[in-house]
Amino acid sequence: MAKIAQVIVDVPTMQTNRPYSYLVPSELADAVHPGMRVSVPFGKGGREVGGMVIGVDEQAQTLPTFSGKLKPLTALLDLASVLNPELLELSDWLATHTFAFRISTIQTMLPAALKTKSHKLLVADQSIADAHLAGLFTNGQLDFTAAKLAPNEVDQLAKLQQSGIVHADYAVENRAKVKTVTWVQSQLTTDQIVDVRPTIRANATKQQQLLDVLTTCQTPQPLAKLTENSALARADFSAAAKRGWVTLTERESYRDPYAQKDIAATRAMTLHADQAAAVAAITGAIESATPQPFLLEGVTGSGKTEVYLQSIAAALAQGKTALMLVPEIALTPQMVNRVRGRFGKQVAVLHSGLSAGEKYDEWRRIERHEAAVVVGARSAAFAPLDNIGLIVMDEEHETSYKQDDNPRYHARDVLLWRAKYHHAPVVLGSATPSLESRARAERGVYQSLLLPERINQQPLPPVTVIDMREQLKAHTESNFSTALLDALKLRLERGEQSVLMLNRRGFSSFVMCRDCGFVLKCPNCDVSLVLHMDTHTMKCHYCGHEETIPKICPNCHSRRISYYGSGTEKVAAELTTLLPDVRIIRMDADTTRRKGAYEKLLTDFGEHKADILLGTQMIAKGLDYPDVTLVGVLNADTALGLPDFRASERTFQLLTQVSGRAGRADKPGEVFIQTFNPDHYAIQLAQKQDYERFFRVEMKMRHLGNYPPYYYTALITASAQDENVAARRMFELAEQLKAQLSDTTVILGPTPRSIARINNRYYYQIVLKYKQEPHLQTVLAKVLDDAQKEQRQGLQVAIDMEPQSFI
DNA sequence: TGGTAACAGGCT
DNA sequence: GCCTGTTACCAC
Repeated sequence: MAKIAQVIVDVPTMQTNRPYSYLVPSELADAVHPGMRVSVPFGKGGREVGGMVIGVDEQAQTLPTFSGKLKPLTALLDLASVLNPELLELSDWLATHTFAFRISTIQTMLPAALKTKSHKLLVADQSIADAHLAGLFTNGQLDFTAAKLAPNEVDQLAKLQQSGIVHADYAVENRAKVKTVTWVQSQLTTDQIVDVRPTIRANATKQQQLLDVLTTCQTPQPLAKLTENSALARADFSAAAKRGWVTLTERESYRDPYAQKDIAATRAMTLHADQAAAVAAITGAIESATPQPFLLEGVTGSGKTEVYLQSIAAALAQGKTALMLVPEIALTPQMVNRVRGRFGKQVAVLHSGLSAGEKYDEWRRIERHEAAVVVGARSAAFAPLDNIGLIVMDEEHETSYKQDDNPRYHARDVLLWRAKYHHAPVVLGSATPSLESRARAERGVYQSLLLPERINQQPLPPVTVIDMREQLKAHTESNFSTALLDALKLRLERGEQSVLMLNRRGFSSFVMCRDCGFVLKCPNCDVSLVLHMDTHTMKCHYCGHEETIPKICPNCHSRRISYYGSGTEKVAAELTTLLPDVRIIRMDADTTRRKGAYEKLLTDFGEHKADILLGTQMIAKGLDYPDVTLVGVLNADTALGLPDFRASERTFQLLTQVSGRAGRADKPGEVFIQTFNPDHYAIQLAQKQDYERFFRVEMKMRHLGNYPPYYYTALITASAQDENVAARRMFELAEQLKAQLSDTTVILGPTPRSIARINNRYYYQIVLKYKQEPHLQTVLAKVLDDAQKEQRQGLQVAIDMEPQSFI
């Protein structure tokens, strides 16, 4: 009675997006379980692909869709399930709701190290006459997938295969590498060592030293530790092992990214009344296992983190685990240390700064129940925690919680799903909640928890709005108003620090000819190339195209071609001319690309190695330095001009957030906001830090425009190399949707996307706004299914539910 | 008619 | 995504 495994194969296409049945070989019958990775033969060529077992049936049953002979699966890649039943179920739910392939959702749940890769290997059966081709093979094998072959080489190899000189072999690579460490166990007791000593020569110093070490270390020790603390080398221990003095064993170890640092333990702080009330409400829900979502609204400095920490402690006290999500950018050492300081080794941290190996190790610690608290960015929403008692999402309004490529999921939705599954409360925290969440709190779907006061009763820093139009009238092209410049000088005199934020969106350096107005553009995309002074090149931020900076205008051959705009580089340059001795740390996508660079820059700033921290949005969150008394926003309104209904919300959130960075300790702070729209409500209300008012005003705007939270949205994008193909298909689709969807649903478009061409593909989009559309799931699934057939003609269709950006 | 290139169908 | 069998087209 053979078992049958239901397998999702690692072939991300519409047609293969369903389980396939495989025979389980009898020797694996007891070993195969749902949630394990396997290697299976797929297709006629006998190629091997990776797959995930999602179910095991006891008995062969007649399958309604397939009547052929089942193939046996080739290999089992795991000894224990890497996805538990909860996560398997979640992957299914996520796939249907985000219109993603099941295998893609499964892959995003696993650490990268567990992603299988299938390789095609060419094996030489006879000697190859051509010397060049023969040279490609090592030991009669060539990894066709990994090798970078020229088209003519591929062609010639195919001919060799046809004539039977080589044949193809397939293998599925399992990249999960467990790090091991050698441990030393003394085989001699202290008494025996005394006996052994006279038997070795007196001048065998290394052996004598080794015996000294063994005398003091009778318990097993890591080899690395012993070689570090003595003059002995690995070879001395291997020699000792040969003599039978010690045994060497390999033990599994974790790559602990925080191992070296000692983190000071922190104790629970005394809560003020509002905090205590919030903790009590959350703790109540944990104890009664109620999946109640809470919206914790508190201004910067009102002590939200302490509420999280004490609620997590309550979950742990119940013998449960806790999951805490923070935006990637807020995962600073400061934040991580705070959680680690409270919960110590029980904490696992997941973020993009870790190497694949480190991530895998943290993941395994969670999976093996060695970590009960998980802190991480978006993808940590899938942490393999069992028995979750509490889920926290800090800065719930952050757009980075939505993944902008497939699967296009929002971590908040994932958390709410998991909370239901585990009967655990969810705490969504923010100083400036998203309108969607706040509206849900209004309707009682989320329970509202308020922290209206700052700890220490500290007043919020005064915010000055500077009208940059005045500056423009004075005919200066400077990025700095006189007021802001004076404030900066004052900090320099006092030895205090400043933070300057540049709203990067749509605001980078480009090259333009002053004679003919020519702007250097990307040959593949409809965007201007961006100047990068660090590499001295012009780069395209969409396709990666790179070229040298022109000295002569390619259009009119004038030499008057120069730089425009205001990237952080240019601002830094201007700052150095205005304030010659100033020390600046620049923080943007370019300076933080390298692993650990982000942490290093922040540490340097914290250690007062610079006077000014100049950066993009990434500096708005989570920084807390006592000597920062000035925060300046150079261009508050660049985002306001964007054709996106969330522009005001984003601007308000950003300004409110960055203002909170000034004067958090005993020194009072000051905030300057430079803008060309000083009368805009988002800026005026951010100045007053009045979220409540902003919420009311913005809700009115959304109501007028039929936008979220009054309507749901979906974005359908089609792209093709031929602009006409994309456009024509989208016009057809719009007609189709009009016929199938209800009258209350608004169909906007199709329109070309604001960047109509990226990487030589043309993009068209349709936006759906709907209130109630019971068949939407089916209709959109069919849209994708139909599009599959046209993919060969180069058409790609994508669906994004509740997109965070419409441009 | 043979040889190749482009295409459509199917994968358990 | 990749493999294969089929078809279309051209040179002979």
